[in-house]
Parts: sequence; C-alpha cells; structure tokens
Amino acid sequence: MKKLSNTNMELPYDKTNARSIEAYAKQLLDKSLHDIFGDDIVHVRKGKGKFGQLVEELYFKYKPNSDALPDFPEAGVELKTTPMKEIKKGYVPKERLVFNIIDYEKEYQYSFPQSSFWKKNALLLLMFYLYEEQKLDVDYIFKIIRLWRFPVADLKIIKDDWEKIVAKIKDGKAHELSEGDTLYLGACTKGANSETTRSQPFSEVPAKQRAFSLKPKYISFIINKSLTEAEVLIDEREYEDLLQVGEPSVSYIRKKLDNIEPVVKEVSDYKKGETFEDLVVRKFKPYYGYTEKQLTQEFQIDTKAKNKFEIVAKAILGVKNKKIEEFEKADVLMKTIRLEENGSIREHMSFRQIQFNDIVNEDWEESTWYWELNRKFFFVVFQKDANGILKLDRVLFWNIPEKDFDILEEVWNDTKMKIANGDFTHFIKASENKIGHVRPKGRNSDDKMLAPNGTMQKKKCFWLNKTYIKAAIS
DNA sequence: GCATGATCATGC
DNA sequence: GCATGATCATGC
Repeated sequence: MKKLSNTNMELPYDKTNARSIEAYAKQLLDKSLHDIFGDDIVHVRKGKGKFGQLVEELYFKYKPNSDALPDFPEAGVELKTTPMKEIKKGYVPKERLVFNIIDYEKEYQYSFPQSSFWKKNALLLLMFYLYEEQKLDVDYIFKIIRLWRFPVADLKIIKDDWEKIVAKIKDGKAHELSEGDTLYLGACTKGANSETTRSQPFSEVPAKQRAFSLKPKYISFIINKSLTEAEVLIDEREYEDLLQVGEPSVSYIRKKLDNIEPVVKEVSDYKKGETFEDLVVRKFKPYYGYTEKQLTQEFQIDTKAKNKFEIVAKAILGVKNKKIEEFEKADVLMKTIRLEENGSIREHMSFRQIQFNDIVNEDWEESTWYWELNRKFFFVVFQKDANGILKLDRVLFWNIPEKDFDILEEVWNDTKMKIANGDFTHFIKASENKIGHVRPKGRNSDDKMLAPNGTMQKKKCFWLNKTYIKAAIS
C-alpha cells in the first residue's frame, strides 16, 4: 500500500499501517467505550444507533467517510463494528454485516478488482462487540478485534456473487435482486423501509435500495475461526491470480474447522469459467440415473433416515459425515424432492415448526420463515421410473424469485394474525394456491405447544406448495 | 388423485 | 426429549 502522507502525529496509531491500526483497536478488547472514556461519555450518549460512527470519531479520532475509499485510505483498511449475541453455544452474529450501498448506475461499469465493494472492503478491521439488550451502547464489550481478509477459496465465490449481482443490473433486473441469488456476498435491502428505491441504468423500474452484505452464517464462520485458531492474515499476494481477468490457478489448501469440510479443496478444482454451483452440479452428473439402492451401495450408506438422500448427496460431494463448508457458510438449504412416474411431486415441502409465542412478536423480514426462505436452495431431485424405481434425476440450485415474497408475506401475516387472535383452525390451506400454506408438524396429534392465548395447540409449520416447487424446477 | 391431518427415524 | 426433514394414511 502506497503511503499518501507522513504519519499524522496527532493520532495514537500510524494511519498508514494496518497492523498499527489493529494494535490500537485491540486495546479495546474486553473493554467498552465507557471503560476507556469514563462516565462523561454516558451523559453525552443517551440514545442508541450509529455506534460504529461513535467508535470512529471518539476512539480512532477521525471523521467517518462514506465515500468510495476505505475508512483508513492510506492503509487500505475498512473498519466494521458489528454486534454478536451470546447464546448457549457461544457467540453468534446478531445481524448481517452490511457494506456499501450498491450504486446500480455505476457498479456495472467496473470489473471486480475495480468494484466499489472490493476497493472499499478488501481488508477489514472487524470489531465484534457483545450486544446486550439492557445496556447502553457505550457499555458494549468488544470481544473480537482483528484484521480480516477473505480466504482465497471464499474470494472466488464472492467474486462470482458480485458478477451475478452485476449481471442482473446489466440485464435491467436490479428490481429482481434477492439475497438468495448469491452464496456469500448478498445484496440485502437497506433503507428506511422496503419502499426505499434507486434508479437502475437499463430499466425504468425502480429497484429496492440494496447494499453488499455478508450473511450471519458466514460471519459465524469468521467468529469461530477467530476464537479457535491462531490468527492468520492471508497475504494479499495470494489473490493475484484471482484478481486478474482469467482463471484462478492458485493452489491454496484450506484449513478445516472441526466439523465442516469444503467441497472445493483447492481453487484449482474449478474448471474454466465454473462457478461453485456449476462445480457441484458437475460432481453429481455421473450419478444421474442411479437408483436409490445403487447410490447407498456405492457410498456404503446404511440408514433408514428420511434424510438419507442428503447423506448420499454429501457423499457425492466428498463430504461424508461432515457438514458441507460452502453450504454452511452460504446457508444453502438442501432439500430432496421425489417425483412420481408422471413427474408430479408427491409431497409439499416442510419448514421449521412455528413458535407460536415468537411469531406474534416478529416482523416479516426478521421472521424465522423469511430467513429460511431468503436463501439459496439446493434441490436433489429423484424420479420414479416406469417400474416405480426411484432414480436420481438431477440436482439444481434455486432461490425464490423476489416477486414471490409478497405472496409469502401475506401467508405469513395471515398466520401471525390468526395465532395472535387464538384462531388455530383456519390457516391458509394448500388448495388456496398462495405458494405456501400451514399444516401440522409434530410427533402425533397430542404433540402440542403453548400458544399466546395460554392454550396448548398442535405443532404446525409452514410448507411450500408442491405445485409451486414443481413449477420452480421445471 | 389430491388435500389434509398425522406420524416417523434420526441426530443432537 | 424434541426439532428436523421427510413421508404416510385417510377420506373425499
């Protein structure tokens, strides 16, 4: 990184040096702003919000910028202050990590190395603090502070994600962008409300304002890695091939977190022009036409589990008995689909149980079901042949088109309202053709859960209609 | 044949 | 012990 000016003597760190900035930041570890600045800060700080700006101005003593350069331009470091919350299993991200807003009018003009995202966010200084509801923000304790570069294998996926987002802009479809379009780097809505829009260059249709973002599952990975491993800051030079036009040839063996294993062991596993999704489909193709029996024999799988096809799928991807790292980090939802001889789907697709006492306090875009739906699906499709034998037909990645979320929101709102009103008998049915519906999901009809009105009610869940799934995969 | 309610095998 | 992902069973 080129030095633009001499070190500013007034600052308690060398603003041209990423390690110096990091070292200064780390003095906040296990401390709050209150600890550093004393009681005076509590008086000037009554409300919440803009906590990140406070850290920048007060602690780093510089004015935050929202321009195209990183926060510390001379060092190429972008500061991100982001909350975690504590659950039984440890720390988890409280929300997405949101980067710069996507300027549809400009972003498409760049290649990835020149993109607004990469220019600003290639090197991050992450400051994770523990969010606690009852606390003032100045009392939040910082728990993880570190420089972060994306591992090379992740950067490959992020670059492809960026290309997908830009391809939609170029196609005049910025209004159809959705978080489910991409794996790690998402385009999440950002604005006062969902009506906040921006113009796009190749269509008259206003598009929702969106920002680049990382999904909580990916941030979890950063947190876990930061807490369990000795710190490794990837050398910038390892990116060189990836940031050229052309194909990556970098050989980079990935480290494993305990229970997850990547499909892609080295970036050179990719064939020319392949995305991660392409690669996965390629791995499955040799097994198209295999029967259930052939697959379980081939991979020596002996289980009666109803998710045995998922076990098969993992085996095909070379990730036996572990979780698929890329699917975990991208929060991909694997679902098996069984087609009848005539191609119709036998069953609707179930989701998690509805927590009756939670849903009544949720908003749609933060609801459990929305999070389940607003992601990439991986369908493993089996079809019965003329003799009624189930064979692997094909696999595909899919996500719910942006336009369909309005109807799903209706279904969700209707359900929430009925639960709040104590009506457990008139949920939206599959026959109403609203894409989704509500049906039982329990051990048996005695399996019940406490509802807001104090009664015990049969456990239920949301389902996606099989007709909808059928259309999606056709 | 399909909608709906009911239930199962497993992992954690 | 229970949620998950999935499938079964009945009745119209």
